[in-house]
Amino acid sequence: MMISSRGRYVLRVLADLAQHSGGEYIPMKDIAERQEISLKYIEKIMPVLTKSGMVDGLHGKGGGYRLNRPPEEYKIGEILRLTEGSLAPVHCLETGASPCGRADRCSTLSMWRRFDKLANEFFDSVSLADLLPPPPHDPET
Amino acid sequence: MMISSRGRYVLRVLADLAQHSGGEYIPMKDIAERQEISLKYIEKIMPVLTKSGMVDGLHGKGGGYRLNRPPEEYKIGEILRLTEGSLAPVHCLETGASPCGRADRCSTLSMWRRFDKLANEFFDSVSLADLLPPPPHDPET
DNA sequence: TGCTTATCCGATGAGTATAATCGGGTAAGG
DNA sequence: CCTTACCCGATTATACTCATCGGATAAGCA
Repeated sequence: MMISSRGRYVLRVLADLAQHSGGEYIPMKDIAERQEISLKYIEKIMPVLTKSGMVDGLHGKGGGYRLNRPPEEYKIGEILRLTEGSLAPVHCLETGASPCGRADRCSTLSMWRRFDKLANEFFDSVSLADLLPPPPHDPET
Repeated sequence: MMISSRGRYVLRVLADLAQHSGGEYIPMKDIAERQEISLKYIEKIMPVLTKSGMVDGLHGKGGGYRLNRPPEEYKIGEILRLTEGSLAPVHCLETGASPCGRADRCSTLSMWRRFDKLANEFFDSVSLADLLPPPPHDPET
């Protein structure tokens, strides 16, 4: 399994936020219940999202979390790179990784590079909006 | 990092086998030295490859390992699915995984399915032969 | 029959990361 | 000042990866 629970949970939380938010703040308690995720666990992960500016968190009564962009502008790749650290298939392709001394004679490196590009492009082509259920059909038809 | 050392090592070992073998058996000691991989560690992984019929192992003097197909017929996807167990991005897409009770209302499942397909198709489109260095150029030109 | 080579097998251990819990601290509203 | 809800740190259980060690087994060769 390539993607950790942290990354999977965050995607579902953000999708839930996108779906149920009309600008107001949504408490994590509600989302944790809907998504059947441990409140304490997800509470611990949320600060990563606020610090990166993806969501706003508000304390106290009437508080909770809120997206601060329209769902179309959240690329899944951006979210996963943040929570997973990297989407690279191998260590030597992670950003800031110590360069491998065998890179010049590694038989597999160029394949990993191509896959890395493919994976990043795929996840950057999907947005939060794409994860939402289709809007109810126009009753006219 | 998505791919474990086990998978990465096996690919390099098989590529080395493909490159240096002309039908005879190659001892792991040679390959471990060339690839700078711990002999003891790779020794432990090789039985997976013999049991699956990918390579032949022969004991004793003059022994070692040998591919039993031409390199073109080894798809990287086949090798990685064997050593990694699965290429699935999430647990619920692994073969034989216990079905997730939330599948019908999971907002991310269809995206994971599409990525799973993409990754498997990519690695099935690359063969061991593609990892070998280009053959020496025809001296005529 | 032994000697050498090389695959094979099991037990073990160090190290790391994930997933999760607990208890409390801090900000905001009514 | 009470409730709500985000925030923070410490701790733990678990699992897996990577690797080492010692030896068993098989095969060729003198």
